[in-house]
Amino acid sequence: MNKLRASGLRPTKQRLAISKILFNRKETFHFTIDQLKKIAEKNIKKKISLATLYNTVHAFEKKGYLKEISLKGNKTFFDTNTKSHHHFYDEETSQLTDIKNENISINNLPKIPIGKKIKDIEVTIKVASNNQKQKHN
Amino acid sequence: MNKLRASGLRPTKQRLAISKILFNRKETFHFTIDQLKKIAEKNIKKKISLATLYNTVHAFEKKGYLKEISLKGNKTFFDTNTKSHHHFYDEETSQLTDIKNENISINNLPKIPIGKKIKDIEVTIKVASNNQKQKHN
DNA sequence: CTTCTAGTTTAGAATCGTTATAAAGTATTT
DNA sequence: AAATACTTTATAACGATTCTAAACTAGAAG
Repeated sequence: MNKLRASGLRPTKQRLAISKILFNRKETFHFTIDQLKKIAEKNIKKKISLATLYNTVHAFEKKGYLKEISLKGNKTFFDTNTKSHHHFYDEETSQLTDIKNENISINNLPKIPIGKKIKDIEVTIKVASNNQKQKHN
Repeated sequence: MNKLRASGLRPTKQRLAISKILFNRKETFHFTIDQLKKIAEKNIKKKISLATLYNTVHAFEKKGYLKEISLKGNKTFFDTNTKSHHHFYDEETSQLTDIKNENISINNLPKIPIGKKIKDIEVTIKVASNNQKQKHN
């Protein structure tokens, strides 16, 4: 996988499995480390150490192949869609869905604090079933 | 403090101190538990157990007097502004600043997933100094 | 008031996600 | 094939948060 080489990572069995899960797909993939772990271990029928998953995911993140999503809660969510874009977040299932940037327009932006520059804008639209209490995580 | 009673909490020394810090102010207050702890302990010149802070803050949150903010990173941020509104987030200082809802307009919203309803919309505008690398937390 | 009861505080243990460590293993270079 | 550098792994360490059980206190009842 070229993303491995580009990230300065040697192509090992574990990393190839992770790469394949993350990047060999058409649609955006949202995941937590433990979800990725389960999928990867099922694929290669072998345990993968947490440290390996964190190392690899962080290497991809640093290289800009993965993006961390801002959400409340203890677990970190990653996204294979690194373009600036937005999300629906289902509070009941913790499911994320992409919203294309073009599908939201933000007008009327307030003044940016002096000396600062916008690095990213993240819109999260939290949804839940009509008559359900919010899950608090 | 009436917010204590309304939350079904007895007004103890600790809770009165916390209430005062949170709600006796004009401006919005953004905080983490450990920040609140430091301020509260300085005010009453006495240690407050972490469990007390978490209990009280969560009780207020459940009652809708506090709101948890979606951010990446390990620490949970709370906000005394429970109205739907948005934030500047300074990636270098971890400082949050409110953006009034009126100061942002979102048009062209995409279709909500079937059977779901919007619970909240959170816009986070991440800012940093012009020529600084992003802090990754 | 004093006693009783239910709610509260506390220190510390437990838990969870994440990061660090050091030894054993593997890809790459020589 | 041997040397080197990078990887994986299990496990320890860590920081934030939650749990627990015992000591404490506000408010109710007498």
